[in-house]
Formats: sequence, structure tokens, C-alpha cells
Amino acid sequence: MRIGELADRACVSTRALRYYEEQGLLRSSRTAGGQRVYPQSAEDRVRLIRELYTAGLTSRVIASLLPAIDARHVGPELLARLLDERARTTAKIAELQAAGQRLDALIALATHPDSDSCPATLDQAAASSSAP
Amino acid sequence: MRIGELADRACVSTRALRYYEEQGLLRSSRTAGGQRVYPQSAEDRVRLIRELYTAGLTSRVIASLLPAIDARHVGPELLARLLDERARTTAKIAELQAAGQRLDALIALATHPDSDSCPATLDQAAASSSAP
DNA sequence: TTTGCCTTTGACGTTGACGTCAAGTTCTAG
DNA sequence: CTAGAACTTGACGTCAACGTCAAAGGCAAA
Repeated sequence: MRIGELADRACVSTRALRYYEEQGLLRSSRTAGGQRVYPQSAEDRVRLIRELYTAGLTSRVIASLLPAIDARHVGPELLARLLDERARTTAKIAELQAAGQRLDALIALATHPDSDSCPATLDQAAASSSAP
Repeated sequence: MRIGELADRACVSTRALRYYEEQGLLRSSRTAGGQRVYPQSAEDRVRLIRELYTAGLTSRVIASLLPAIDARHVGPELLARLLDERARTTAKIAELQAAGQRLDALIALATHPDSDSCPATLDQAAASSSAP
């Protein structure tokens, strides 16, 4: 398939696909006229790339990960980075959960009849940073 | 206190503090000479701002949230946005958890003796996008 | 008063993952 | 064979949250 179809299938822009190729994340063969041609498997590949991006990894890190995934072999150097990224991801999740609770408190503030009934929630929303 | 001390206390740069003020997130009074002066409470304020940033909110959204937090009253318009942000946060957490599992699979690939023992994990790492 | 750190505004630089526009080329349906 | 959709490379634009540098002025201690 050509770039437009892949873009549709994988729900990304053609610009993104060219960018991925430029970053060494995605390969393509070419027609006689120079247009990119992709195999069916490219769709999954792009979804994998997207997922790694979503995980907060940069293109450079992803570029170093993909060969390891393909070869099903991870070296010690890469392992260190993986553990690092894993920790980062765990931390991010915790931060997002904390933020989610804060948003919940604000939502409760709007949906509950009155604030007088439960001032503790408000305090939590306005002064959680004072916790050790 | 002046800007340097607040920066130290809240663990942010002075540039960030000026930026927050520029974005309407933080206020300050001034000395006769024009230097910024902050009350003690500013430290908590900055930490709150940082936390909201960490939650993935933009300065514009935070600027609209802070008055609601201060007044302890959330209007229906803001509530809609809050619910939206809450959903976004939930989705992000789910994505990060999925990415975390993917990273775990890669880590297992590196730390386990051999890949032959458990190819299922590898498949999961390489083809999770094919799941419905 | 002088030393010297702190602060001011202004403005340009950075980073990442693309968006967008332009000018030209290729492919495909009819 | 021809219209026009799809594709090519190249290059500049974007956005957010600051970093960084410069020139000038404020402030506290000796």
C-alpha cells in the first residue's frame, strides 16, 4: 500500500509517516517512480510506534528500542534505559492519579449541593501540597 | 519574600515564576523600586500550580481553574471542561499503564534466561495492537 | 557611599512532533 | 491520453513552558 492508505489505516497523517521514516522508525520500499510502498504489517508497526510515543518515549529512544523488539533481544545498556523509562512511567501514572483526585474534588465541588457539608474535600483540593 | 527566595522554596526557577504571573496564575505586590514581593502562601500556590501542570493541564486551563478553586465555586461551563480533563486524565493513565506493560515485557525479555521459555510475552510485546 | 548580589523588562533561543505551504512528479481512472 | 488525485522533497511555521542573555536598576551591608 502507499502512504495515504497507511495513514488512513493507522490513523496518522502522511507527514507523521514521513517523519517516522526520517527518524529511522519506519522503513519503506519504493516504486519505480519513487513513491513509498508499505507492507500490510506496517499498520501494526505504526500503531506500535504510536503507543510508544504515547508512553512518553522520544523518537530517539524508540529508534533504539525497535531493533531490540524485532530481534527479541535486549542488551544490558538498553535494559538500563528501559528500567529508567519504566520508573518514569510509574511516576507519571502516580502523578496523573494524584491530579485526577484533585480534579475529582473540584468536580464534587460543582456537583454537590453545598460546600459546607464537606469542607475537607475542599481543603484537600486547595492545600494538598502541605502534606508531607 | 522576593522572587529568589520563593523560587528556592518552591523549587522552580525565577523565570518560571515570572511566566506564571504573565499567564495570570500568580500575583505579586511590588516594592517602591518595582521588585516583586510575595506572601508566605505563595509557596503553596506555586506548588499547586506545578501539580496542575504535572496533571497535563495547560496554563490557560489552569488560569480558568484557579479562581474557581479560590472562590470554592465551579460554574457549569467550567464543570464541563473539568469532566473533559478528567476523562483525558483517565485515558492517559490507561495508555501509560498499557505502555508500562509493554516496557515490562521488554524488560522480561532482557532479564529472563531465554526467550524460548515464554514466547507469549514476546508476542504480546510485538503485536498487542492487534487486540480488539 | 560603595560593593556586589538580586531583580527588572525585553527579546530571542530551545525542544519535539509534527502542520502547512509550494512546486514539481507519479499514478490511475476513464 | 489526459485530468486530477496522490505523491515527492524542501523548508518554514507552530505551540508550550520555560532557558538564557543583555542592559539597566534596586537593595542591604560595611
